[in-house]
Amino acid sequence: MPRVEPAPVKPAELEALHPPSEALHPRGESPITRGERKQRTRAHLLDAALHLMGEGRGFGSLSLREITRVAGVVPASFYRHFHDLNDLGLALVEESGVTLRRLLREARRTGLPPTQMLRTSVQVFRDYLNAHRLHFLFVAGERSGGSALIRAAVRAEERHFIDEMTQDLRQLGMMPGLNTATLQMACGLVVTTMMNAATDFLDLPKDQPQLEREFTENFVRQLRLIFLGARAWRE
Amino acid sequence: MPRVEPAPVKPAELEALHPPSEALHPRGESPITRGERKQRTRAHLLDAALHLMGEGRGFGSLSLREITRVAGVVPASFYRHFHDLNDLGLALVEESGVTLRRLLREARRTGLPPTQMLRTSVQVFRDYLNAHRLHFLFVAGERSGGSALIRAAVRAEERHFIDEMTQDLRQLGMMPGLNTATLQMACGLVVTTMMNAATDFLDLPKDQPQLEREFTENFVRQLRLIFLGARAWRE
DNA sequence: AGATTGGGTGAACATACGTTCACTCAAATG
DNA sequence: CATTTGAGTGAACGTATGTTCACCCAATCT
Repeated sequence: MPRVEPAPVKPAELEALHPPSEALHPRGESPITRGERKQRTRAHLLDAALHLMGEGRGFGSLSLREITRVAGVVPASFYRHFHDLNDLGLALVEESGVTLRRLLREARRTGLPPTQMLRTSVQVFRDYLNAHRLHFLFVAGERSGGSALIRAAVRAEERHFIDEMTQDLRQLGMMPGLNTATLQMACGLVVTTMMNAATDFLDLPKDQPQLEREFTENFVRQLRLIFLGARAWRE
Repeated sequence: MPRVEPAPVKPAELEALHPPSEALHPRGESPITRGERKQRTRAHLLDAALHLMGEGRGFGSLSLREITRVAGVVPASFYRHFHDLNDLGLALVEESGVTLRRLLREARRTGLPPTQMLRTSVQVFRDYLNAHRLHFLFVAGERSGGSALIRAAVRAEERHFIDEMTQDLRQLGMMPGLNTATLQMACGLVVTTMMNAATDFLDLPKDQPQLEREFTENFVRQLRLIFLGARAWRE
C-alpha cells in the first residue's frame, strides 16, 4: 500500500500485543525454563493471528510478517515454531477444537432442568461465546471459507463435537425414539444452527440489548423447532 | 514468494482466463458498442475473482493484480470499473444474490408434487448448485468469514432470499398453522441448512457418487426433520 | 469531417512480503 | 566450570503489491 500516509500510523497499541521481550526476569526470582519460553512465544503467535482476525479479516489474508509484528517477535522467529502459515492455521483449529469441546463440559456441569432447558443451554452458550469470542470467530469463519485444508480440519473438529453431543444426549436419555444415526443427523442440524447463531452474535454491536434479545429469541425458537421435529420423527 | 522456482510456472491456461484483447473485430462484421465492451471487461474482472476463489481461497486473499492478470487486462484498468477490491466484492454479492433468487424461480417452475416434495427440491437444488458453483462458493464462503462489510451484504441478500421463500411457502398454502414470523424463522433454519449443505457438496471430490448420495440423504433428512417440527409447532 | 471522450496501456514509485543466513547469548547438559 | 544447544536477532535478497500518471486511439458526439 504505497499511498503516502505521512504519519507512521501505528499507535503502538494495535501492534505489539505483547511486550517485545516479556520481561526477561519478570520479578527478581522466576527462572522460567527454555521450553516454557518457547511455548509462550508460540502462544503469542497464535494469539496474534486470532487478534488480527478479530479486526475482521479472514485467516487467508494474514501475512507472516504482521503476525510476528503483533506477537512482538522478528519474522525469522516464526519458523522456529511453524513450518508454514497453514501449519499455524491447523494449530489454531486444534486449539479451537479444544475450546469447543469444553463448551459441552460446561453445559453438562450446568445441570439441565427439563423445563427451560433450551433457554438455559442458549444462555450457557452465549456466555461461553463471549468468553471465547476469537476462537468461535475463527471456527465459524473458516468452516466454509478460505483454504480447503483448514476447512477440512475445522469440519473434522466439528464432526468430533457433534459425535460428543450425540453421546451426551443419548446418555441423558433424551430423544429415546431416535436411533443413533438419526440422533447424529439432528445434532448436526443443531450445530449448524449454533454456528450460524455464533456468527450473528459476534457481529452484533456491543451495546444493542434489543437486537441481542431478538437473535437469542430466534435461536431458541429454531432449537425448539428442531427438538419438536425430533420428537415427531418416525423411522 | 521469493523461492527460486526456475520455471516461469504459468502454463497460460490458469492465467488469461480470457484472451487479452477478445478479438477486436471478432467476425468481419460485429461493431460492438463502447458500453458493451466496458460491461464485458467488468464481467471478466468479476469472473476472474470468482475463478480464483474457485481454486480454494477466500475473497480477502485475492490481490488486485492477479485478478486483472486472470481477466486479461492491465492493473490500472481495474480502476475504470471499481473503486476498490471491496467494491468488486459487493458487486459479486449482488450478482450472487440474483443467482440465489433464480433458484427459487427454478423451484417454483418445477411444480412440487406433495409427495417426494423434499427429494425433488433437493434434486433441483443440487442441479442448480452444480450449474452455479462459483456463486454458491462465494456466498457460502463469505457469509461468515472475511470482511465485515461483505459479510453484512451477503447476510442482507440471504435475508432477502428467506423473505421470498417465506412468501412462496405462504402462497403455496404449506404450513398454514404457522404465523408469518414463525414461518420466517423456519425458513431461516432451512436456508442455514442449505448453505451448510452447499459447502458440503462443493467440497466433494468430483467422482464420489457414494459420498454424494450420503450427503444428499443427510440433507433430505434434515429438511424432513425441520418440516416435521414446523407441523408440530404450536404458538 | 473534426473534436471529444474514455476504456485500456505501460512504465514508474514506494512499500510489503516470504525466506535465508550467519549471528548472539542464556539456559541446559556434562 | 566448560560445552553444547537452540530460540530469538538483524540484515539482506528477489519478488509482488496498490496506486499514479501521461499516453493512445477507436467509438461517439457535434
